[in-house]
Amino acid sequence: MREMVEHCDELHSHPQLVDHVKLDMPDEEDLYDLAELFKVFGDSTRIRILYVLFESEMCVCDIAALLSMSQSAISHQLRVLKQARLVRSRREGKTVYYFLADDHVRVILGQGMEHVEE
Amino acid sequence: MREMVEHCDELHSHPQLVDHVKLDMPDEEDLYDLAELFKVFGDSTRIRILYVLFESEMCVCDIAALLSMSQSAISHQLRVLKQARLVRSRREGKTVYYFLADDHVRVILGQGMEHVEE
DNA sequence: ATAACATATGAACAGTTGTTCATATGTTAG
DNA sequence: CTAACATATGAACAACTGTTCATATGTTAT
Repeated sequence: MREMVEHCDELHSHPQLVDHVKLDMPDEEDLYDLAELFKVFGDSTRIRILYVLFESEMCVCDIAALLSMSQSAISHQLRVLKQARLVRSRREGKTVYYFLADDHVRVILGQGMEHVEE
Repeated sequence: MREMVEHCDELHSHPQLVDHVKLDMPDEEDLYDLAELFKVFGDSTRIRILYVLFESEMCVCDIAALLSMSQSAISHQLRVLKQARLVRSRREGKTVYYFLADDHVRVILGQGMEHVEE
């Protein structure tokens, strides 16, 4: 049976470097989680929600109004953001207010914006 | 005809805040580009490629060998990374070496990892 | 020229994702 | 209790994505 993966017969890099790279790679699980995290940032609706929350905590229907989207769509996306621990929420009567969970969001979006604007 | 979007009859937030948020939102185009950028980070194969390139520039087939993936799959992903200006390449004979384009990658992945590891 | 190697790319397919619609849950006021 | 409002959620569907496979392009050596 043939190998599933084809690549060059010999590594071009020094074996020493290859070993070094392998050792320095984060755990497979962390890499997966990291990709999952960035998937969350990879949607402009969610990015817009995060930018809204930069200014102030806000309830679902106000976010929907601000972004001209349905309550359902926003609610679905807030759930994704919450599962990624990027936002948190508090209830006040009928209303649920969402707010940013921590400051990584600002740094990550800031760096991303820098890159995009270059 | 009904409105496509349903939300609360009145904004709960002060109109003043709503205006402020609207003014502070980046351009629609930048938000879109930003989401596109993070989509690129949102795949564990591409994340792994970037981590490999943290250590050293490397040719396609060595990356494929290191990650136990096909040459084709890696080449497709390198193209995505290149289009996002996250990596660049140089040719040396038959071999094409890829390397990180700038340091935003390190900061973004670093912050993401911090968030994930919390 | 041809052969061998490294990389790139187009088509196809399965798997994933974001929105809508309908409806359920939770809360408050009467 | 019921009505009204705010939010959450499951199903469905179209749109998008990552890999494989086959093949094309580019480079070097002979």
